Amino acid sequence: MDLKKLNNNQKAAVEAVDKPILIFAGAGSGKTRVLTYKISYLIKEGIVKPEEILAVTFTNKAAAVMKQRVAALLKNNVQDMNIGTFHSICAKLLRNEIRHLGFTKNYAIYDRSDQISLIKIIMAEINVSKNSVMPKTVRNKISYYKSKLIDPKSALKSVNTIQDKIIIDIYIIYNNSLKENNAVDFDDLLNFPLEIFNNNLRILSKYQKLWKYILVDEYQDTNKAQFLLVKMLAEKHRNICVVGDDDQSIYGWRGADIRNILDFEKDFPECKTFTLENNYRSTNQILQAAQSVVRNNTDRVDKDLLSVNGDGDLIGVIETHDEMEEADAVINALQKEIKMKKRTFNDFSVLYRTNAQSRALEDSFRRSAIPYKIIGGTRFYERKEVKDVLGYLRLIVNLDDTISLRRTINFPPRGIGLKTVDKCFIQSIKDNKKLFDVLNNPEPMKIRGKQGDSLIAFHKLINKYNELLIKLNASELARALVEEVGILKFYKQQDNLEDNDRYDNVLEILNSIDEFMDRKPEASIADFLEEVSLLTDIDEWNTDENYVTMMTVHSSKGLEFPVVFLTGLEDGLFPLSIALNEKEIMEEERRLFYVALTRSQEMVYLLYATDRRRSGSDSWGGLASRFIKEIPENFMENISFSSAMTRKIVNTKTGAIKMKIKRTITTFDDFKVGDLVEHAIFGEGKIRALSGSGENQRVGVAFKDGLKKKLIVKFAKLKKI
DNA sequence: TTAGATGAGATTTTT
DNA sequence: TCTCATCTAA
Repeated sequence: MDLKKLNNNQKAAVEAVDKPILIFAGAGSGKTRVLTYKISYLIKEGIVKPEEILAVTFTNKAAAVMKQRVAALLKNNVQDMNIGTFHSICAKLLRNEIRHLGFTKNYAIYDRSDQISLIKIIMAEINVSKNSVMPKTVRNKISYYKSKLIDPKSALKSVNTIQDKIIIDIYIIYNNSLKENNAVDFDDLLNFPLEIFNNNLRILSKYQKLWKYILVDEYQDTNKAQFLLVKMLAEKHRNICVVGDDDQSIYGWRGADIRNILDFEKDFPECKTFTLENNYRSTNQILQAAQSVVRNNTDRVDKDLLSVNGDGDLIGVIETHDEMEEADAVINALQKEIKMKKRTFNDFSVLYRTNAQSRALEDSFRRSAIPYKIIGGTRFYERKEVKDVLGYLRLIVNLDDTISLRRTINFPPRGIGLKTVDKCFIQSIKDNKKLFDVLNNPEPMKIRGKQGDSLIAFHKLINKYNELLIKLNASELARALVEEVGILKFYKQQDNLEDNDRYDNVLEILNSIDEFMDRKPEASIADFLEEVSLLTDIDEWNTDENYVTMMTVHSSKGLEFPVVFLTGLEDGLFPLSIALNEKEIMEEERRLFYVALTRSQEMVYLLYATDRRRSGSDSWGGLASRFIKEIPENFMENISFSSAMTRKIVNTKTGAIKMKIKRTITTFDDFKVGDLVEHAIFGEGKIRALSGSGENQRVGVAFKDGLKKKLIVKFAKLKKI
């Protein structure tokens, strides 16, 4: 096979196939290239057959890219190859094997919000008030335990607080409930295969024989379960190749263990290690700045990346007062780059730490008519209307799924409220029946009239489609169902923008089923649901259209852009991560910073605001104060920027008018509901509501000529009259 | 008993 | 912006 396009180091890494291989691949060093060449090499040289290769990646996007490139190299399709994310490969494995754990193959995959719904039900059942623990906290902690393979029994040993004890009680019931619902969560997807392998060595041996060569991308981000999975599968043949960069490990909070890559040589003592240090992406200014920060970490392998692209421009540092000014600064710099360097919108990416930080940017971009696309945030498949449609499908496929049942039983509203569902739930426990099976017979529960009729009708409807599963294909069934349930009609009747959006989204989900069926004509609804559960927004990112991309630093991993804006750098960390201690948090933040900088090919702008600091961050300082200082001055240049204007934003959705005026008053202590106030612009009005705290106090005011519109004023100029 | 309105409060990163 | 608890009308 022709390996001329590789440098010597890359070539050696590709050709080494007789022992475990560890490749340290620094940012932009051609990691994907090595992996794809290696897969092609294995096949072309006849070392293994395509179907004997297992290649795991971190995201669907990365898997798609890998498939595409391997296909191009082999001039041939890659359908036989097992290239996918850990989660999707495990989901497929479980389809065949989960019966060994007492689930059926139509099991549901619960996402975060499903998990939280289930936890809320459990908490209500065992009388744990939401004030003692938040359902979200419970979910995070359970997920953390699972990612470290800590079962409730072992978790009990390390209990310190009453809260922990309560969480573990919920953890036990939660696991049982999942099983009753024939459902698994994301962590189970990884943990269950391990459990099956441990219980049944014959099954393990089957997969060891099936997958003769294992390649793992982004190995630094594997957690304990993923590590053990790979280790077990490779134990026999020891044909394994892992690629990663310890400096880009940014998922510690999710259980990823950087020790997995650092200790690979211990786990596979006969392994051979390669280090790729030629960078083909960024300029040296960017690379040196990024490395000068991450070099302060102690848990890392020393490397010295050098760019083949020359020195490049200095990094720009911009200080502003607040997030609005910051957004303006981004636009200013962006327009200058377009003018001077003849760039187009899709040369730019704006990165931030948290999704919420995108709002101010969005406002400014819209006002300046600059096209942008936000990746992440509320994802398509997490929208209410989409989850509702999927909820119906999930229930039909898996009648045990009570979370989907509760979600759909009263949508569109059919007169079945909380009280009625509670009665059914109690009855189902009394009779030791499925919740779904109780609906058919409302009489013993003393549910009569409208509610009783609705229950029977709902039961009949779901049963009907459950039987149709074998007769109709996924598209036909989904369309018939949405029609019969009247979801589209429900949204069409409403006459507001939001519901128009929802209408469109329902159509879009139907289309996506069609598209899925085109791709995989033999597939079932269960297959569709599986794919959808494991999909994220970044998977849909593409460069065909001309827009600025905005996303979190985490989402940006693996991508590259000519110009990167890194905003909100004053923002510190939350010192509340359960997993990490201070040193680990600091080191992971440095790596996050390193990842962000090395996304850029030519130019980086660092932005921070002096008057903004999120609560909780004070104890840590923040990236700006710590990490920008770690960059030598000769790599940076201060760019000054001044502009502060009064803004007026009309929210077209609600008709509300938002006024933002820079810091005039900071507290509303003197005001109360019912007070008459005078506003600098809108005139006289009456206070209807006060809320928020600190700088974010808001006041709702009804003005004389304000019709019935809701008016919200932030940082308002109000005078009591 | 349900549906809708209203006010109060919260907000990391993701497979 | 979003979610949740509480109140009110039907």
